[in-house]
Amino acid sequence: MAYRSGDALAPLLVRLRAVSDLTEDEADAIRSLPFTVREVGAGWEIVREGDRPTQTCLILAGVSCRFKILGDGARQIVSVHIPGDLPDLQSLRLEIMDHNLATLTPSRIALVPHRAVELLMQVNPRLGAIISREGLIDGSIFREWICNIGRRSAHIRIAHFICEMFVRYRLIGANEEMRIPFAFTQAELADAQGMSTVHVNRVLRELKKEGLVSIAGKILTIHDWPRLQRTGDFDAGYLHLREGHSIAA
Amino acid sequence: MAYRSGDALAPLLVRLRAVSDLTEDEADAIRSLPFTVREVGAGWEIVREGDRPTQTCLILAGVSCRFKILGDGARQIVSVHIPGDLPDLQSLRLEIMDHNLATLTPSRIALVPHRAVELLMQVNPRLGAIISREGLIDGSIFREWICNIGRRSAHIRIAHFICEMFVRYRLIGANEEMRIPFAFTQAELADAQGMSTVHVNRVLRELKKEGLVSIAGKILTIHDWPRLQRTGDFDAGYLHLREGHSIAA
DNA sequence: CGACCTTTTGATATTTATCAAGTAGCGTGG
DNA sequence: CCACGCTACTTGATAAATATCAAAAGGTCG
Repeated sequence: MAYRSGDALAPLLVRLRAVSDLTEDEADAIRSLPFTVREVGAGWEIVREGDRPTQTCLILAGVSCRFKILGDGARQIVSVHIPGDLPDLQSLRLEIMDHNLATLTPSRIALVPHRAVELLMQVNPRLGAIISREGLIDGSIFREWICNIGRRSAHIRIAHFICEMFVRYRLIGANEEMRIPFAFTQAELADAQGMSTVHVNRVLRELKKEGLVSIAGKILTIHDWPRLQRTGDFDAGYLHLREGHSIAA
Repeated sequence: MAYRSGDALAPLLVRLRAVSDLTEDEADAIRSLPFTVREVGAGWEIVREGDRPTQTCLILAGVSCRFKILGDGARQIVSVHIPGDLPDLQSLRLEIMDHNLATLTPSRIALVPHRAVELLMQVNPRLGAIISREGLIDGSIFREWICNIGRRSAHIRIAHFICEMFVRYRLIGANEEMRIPFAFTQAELADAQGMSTVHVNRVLRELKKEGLVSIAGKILTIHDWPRLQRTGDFDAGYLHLREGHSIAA
């Protein structure tokens, strides 16, 4: 189940290079981190609310999400994660998980001991800054999600979400032209965007009818990127990409 | 306008001690930080979206909030800050502000140069961890807000917000029994909770009628804390208080 | 006192949720 | 290869929550 291999952490390096400036020495330092890799199915719970994890998780393949279950049983997905993401970096400093982390699709994930990350950050402060930067971008995405759910209509919201996923996939080179993986069920989109499944269905239908996107076989195609951005009130600033990685209009 | 004084940073120490374990040496290290203090009125914009701040802000007195202005002109408040909070810690690592930070009431704020904080965190890694922990708790609060706005009814949402403010004020000892400062206008509450002003008014009215709270002269009194918590589906776990600082039922 | 902001209230419109039922797709086992 | 069963998607009808509009009433501060 657990094994190591040469450049298994590559997705993290791709991600970090797209967002920060990474020297070859720093990349090597990351490559030398100890870790184990797991292949898991969809719906696999990586960590649960209340846990005290001793490892941090890196997505190598697949899609995961963080979510909470509320008093009435409703689920709110608070973030979605793709390869290269470190979705529970906060567990390094916040002992008790305040939410759950689970896969949405079959995934490959790497687990890195907290101690190793701590040590790396301490020995190499510049890398420490780069890694904590990831956590801060995470926070920036939360802020944008609050805006989406709080003040944007369902139509805008879904368009915005698609824009974000496109930019993030493109950042790690996991797109094919205007196509990105899009394996979410409509119920998952609903839980992420704070709406009902039925309404997600209708909004998606509208977006398709307007010629903005189409979805087939878990692949989403964007047909009119400028108009989709306008529709979704989308500005990639909050993703804090490096200059040169921004997406042309 | 700018001056220094003996223990002006005390609110930060109070806050950090409530959330982390702080030695006297570490407290001294914080006290020795360079800073300037400003007294400002309500509605003062500390930093704006697009800015590249070189200082980080500490709230010493008053209430501030972070917010974004969306494409249609709507405002979404993404967080609210009270004395002891470091509301733009992220600017240490994310050069460009992705949101605004402004006072909601007349306030006293301290500005600390980024370089000084960087140095402090580098020289004193344990303090570095404590400070970055603050940023992670910030993120945890965002997650809870997403849940509030995404999946909880307006009634629950407002009750939850009041619970959060109570626990946070009590943490820094700024409450008087079951009373806390509550200077928000209903329009501000609306922008924070993603609802309309009119609806805030009606929900507040309900909460008062149910005997849960009362508001008079910018002071909110909680009359039935256990029931308010239940009403607001509130569990303080996401605030990551130290053991012993949790609030008795 | 008067201007201005905030709160309150009522009436109405809109968005979005809920409920119910049917359809389509897809994997599995016979 | 087909039938079965499960899940996801779709659609329509209706209900509920919340927004919007309009206007009056209260406070506050120069």
